[in-house]
Amino acid sequence: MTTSEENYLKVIYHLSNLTPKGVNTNAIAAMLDTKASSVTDMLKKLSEKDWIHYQKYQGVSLTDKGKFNAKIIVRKHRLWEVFLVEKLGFAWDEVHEVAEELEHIQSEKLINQLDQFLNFPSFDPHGDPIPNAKGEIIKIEKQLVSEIEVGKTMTCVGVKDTSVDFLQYLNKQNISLGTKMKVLEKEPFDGTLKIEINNSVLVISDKIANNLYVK
Amino acid sequence: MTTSEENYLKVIYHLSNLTPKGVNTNAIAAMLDTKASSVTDMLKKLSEKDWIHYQKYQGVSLTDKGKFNAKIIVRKHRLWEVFLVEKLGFAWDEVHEVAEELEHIQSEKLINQLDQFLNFPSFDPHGDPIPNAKGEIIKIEKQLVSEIEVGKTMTCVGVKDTSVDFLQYLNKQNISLGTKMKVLEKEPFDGTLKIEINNSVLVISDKIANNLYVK
DNA sequence: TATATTTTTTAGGCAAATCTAAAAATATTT
DNA sequence: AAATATTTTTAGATTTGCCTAAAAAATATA
Repeated sequence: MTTSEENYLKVIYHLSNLTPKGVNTNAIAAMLDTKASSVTDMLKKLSEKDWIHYQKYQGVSLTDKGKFNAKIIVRKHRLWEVFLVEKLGFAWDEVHEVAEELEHIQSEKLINQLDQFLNFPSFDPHGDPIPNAKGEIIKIEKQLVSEIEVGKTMTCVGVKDTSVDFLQYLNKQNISLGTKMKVLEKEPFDGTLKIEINNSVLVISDKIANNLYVK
Repeated sequence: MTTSEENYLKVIYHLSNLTPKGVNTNAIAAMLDTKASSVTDMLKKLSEKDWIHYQKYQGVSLTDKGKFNAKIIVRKHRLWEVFLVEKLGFAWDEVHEVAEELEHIQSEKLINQLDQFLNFPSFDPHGDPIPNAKGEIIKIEKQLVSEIEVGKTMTCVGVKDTSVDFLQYLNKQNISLGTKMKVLEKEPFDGTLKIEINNSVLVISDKIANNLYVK
């Protein structure tokens, strides 16, 4: 499996979880920062290898084989992220790019030994669940801050957007996984929220509230 | 720098240490398991990037820049080997292939943090010295077993050949870095040696004696 | 429903890294 | 020194993954 093929599988996997129907060519192109025509080329190849179901103009979905492969790539990505943070002292906003490279190293023993070395972690540094060696992945209940009622308390359990900008914003506000918060006020006009964090009050935008998972 | 370019630099670096003059096109081709014509193509490219001195038909040598890059690749390879053995429980005959992939991950922070995490090791699992972040590399005195006089005692400090076959032979004979040995007898006809290891006697061939470093 | 717009595919091309086959340069042998 | 052998380079082709531009299909709009 080439690096390029792996990247396509991963993107199709992530998009499948958002759009239950077939995944669009253009959506894949946007995620991979490439052209639709390049995507079409690759879809034919992935289809021939039986990793996706593909019919012209109808969008694609992963086969069981493709889904398993995708989950193993996600597993590798997230385990490496844990390694970088826990063992090498990286911050949660520094790990994504390096993990994008490390996830393509081909060695089953490597990744399973790494899993053991890290004590079989269930979540990565952004709160996303890590598939096990069989590709099984736990799903936890979590809500966006924007969905929480006024007056409720909550604990940060993950981020939807994992961009450097967003993660650094959270650093600046001292928000990390496990941080307890309370919704004080909700502005109906634009969705702005007032929340209580560490005994101080913070105003967060709609966009922030839509990218922070809590429980 | 592409993976292919890195592999060429590394091979030229290793061959330079064996042949003080220019490195031959064919020697590079043999090491990379490719054709001489492919090597010529790449030499032109490396030359344009000022990583090698190259004149048609005259063999090549590394520029300072090229040598530094090569040493950083060797550094990465050997640090990852230490990681695999020390932290993930790999045997010394299992690490080479995986390290060949890991050495191409591009992140200075990654490799320097890894170095620290491993406590700045000086040698890899095969006894080869690890260049530091500046590309500096220590040279220790070591001799091949074949060069040792009869009657002398010695300690295994490294291997010349790092193939799986050779390393597994050493495993079978209970020889590893630090193993103490004594030359008992040398057969002038074919170079076969009798050596004492752990209070028992072992006969080793010419070829073995020419691939085991001791001090 | 006919037209316009968007999405997707096809056709043809490009760059990197490889290959084979043949030519050129160098090295070795007689 | 000439002939032979070896090494290295050139020329032209192939594969992968991408591109642009144009055609075809699907979707949205009037």
